[in-house]
Amino acid sequence: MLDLKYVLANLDAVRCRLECRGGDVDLEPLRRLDEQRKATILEVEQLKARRNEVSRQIGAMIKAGEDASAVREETRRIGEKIKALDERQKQLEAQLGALLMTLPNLPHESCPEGADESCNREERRWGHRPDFDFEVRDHVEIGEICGILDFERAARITGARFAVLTGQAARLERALIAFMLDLHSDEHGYREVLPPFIVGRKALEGTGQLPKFEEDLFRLQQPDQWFLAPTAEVPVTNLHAGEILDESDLPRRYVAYTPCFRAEAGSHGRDVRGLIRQHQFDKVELVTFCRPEESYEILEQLTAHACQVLERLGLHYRLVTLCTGDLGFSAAKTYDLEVWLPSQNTFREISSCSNFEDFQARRAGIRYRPEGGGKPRFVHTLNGSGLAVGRTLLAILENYQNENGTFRVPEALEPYMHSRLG
RNA sequence: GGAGAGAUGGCCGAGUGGUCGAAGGCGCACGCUUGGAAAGCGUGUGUGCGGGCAACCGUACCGAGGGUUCGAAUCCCUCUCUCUCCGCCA
Repeated sequence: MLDLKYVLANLDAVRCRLECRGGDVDLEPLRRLDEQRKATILEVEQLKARRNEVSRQIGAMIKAGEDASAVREETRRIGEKIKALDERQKQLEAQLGALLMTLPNLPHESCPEGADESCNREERRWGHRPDFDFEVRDHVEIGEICGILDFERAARITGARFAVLTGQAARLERALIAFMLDLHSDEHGYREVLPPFIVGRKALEGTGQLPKFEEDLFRLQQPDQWFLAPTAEVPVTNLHAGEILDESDLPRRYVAYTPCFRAEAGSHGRDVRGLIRQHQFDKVELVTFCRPEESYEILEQLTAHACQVLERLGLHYRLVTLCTGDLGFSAAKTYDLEVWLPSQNTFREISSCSNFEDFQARRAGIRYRPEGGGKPRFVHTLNGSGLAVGRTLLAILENYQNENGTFRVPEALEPYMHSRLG
């Protein structure tokens, strides 16, 4: 959520920054609502001051044994007016809040401007494309030849966009999770956390998935307002919702493995084959809470930590900065890591690392107290995939494939793959 | 699922209708003291909103939402969460 005061003080600049995400933005209703709200507050608070004063007098009169019935009647009437104005103020504030919740974050100035992904800026590439002197297979074929990926049975169990991993694939998935968690916690200094996989509406509002994007989520029927978490970003960022942290505790870095559940509304027909776009996938997520001054430096670090996973696994990738039109709702700046997929002869997203500045912190109420006292300030929050596990698995199958349809396991994973049965 | 207890400021913890934004303690900040530190002493120390150039003033907030009352942290109702005991369960 944007800072209402800032928006109102910089109406044109804010509108301009929001419009560079695409589409027209009209902030006039916001301004009008705020004006009405302020007028109502002024009126109701004057009445309340009057009532408080008279109430105090009544107390004194009763103590002194005087008759207070006349003043009492006056105050009762003031009370009725106050009730009506309170109601109006509440309504105005609810409308204002609802409007504010639908505004996306302001893109950082370092983001390239543009309407869609074609304007994203490639920053650098790492490694090189593997050379194959045979016709490459995609991971679906490899999975079938090895008997380790089963989409048909998954469809029978549940439906489309699910997979059953068996044998080496299941083991590789587990190895990747363990490898990533170990790397980030032991070498990069993140604290490992295993959060709930089901989250409440409040948490989703805190990180920005709600109220605008409910159709992308799976909602439970039983306790209504419970949702399957679409990413660990939601439970982990909300870990400190409503808290005031000590500045000396910042930055706080967490790494979490969770399955992620996405309805993928509106993606019909896209990436229908294989593991690329599933309703359920595993992800290891990095989340950082930090001081505003350091958040862009932290974004570089966090992104580097995600890159490190691909480098240890020897997977060719590139790093791009998302343009303003491709930026997610809550993000001020985002780097995507795209891994090379030989079967598609292109790079595909495998991680997304973002700085949300104070957008999520304001919604979720995450603050810190500056060292040496002073008013609490909103922290900046960041997160990034480190990495999407399913996509990493498919990238390994494809990039490490052999001519006969089998594949090799990257050296970094060997300690995690020991098996008597093979 | 059944029975009971509870939720107060950064933290702990008093407060059962008016003078309570709320005692006391811890923590923190500043000052005194000291060669330096600790201890000690003194002072200060919540958040949001509205008004004002500002000092400041007003208002709201004692888990959340309603109600009673001239007036609610305090009384009533609903909800959420926590704890204890019983049952059940991995």
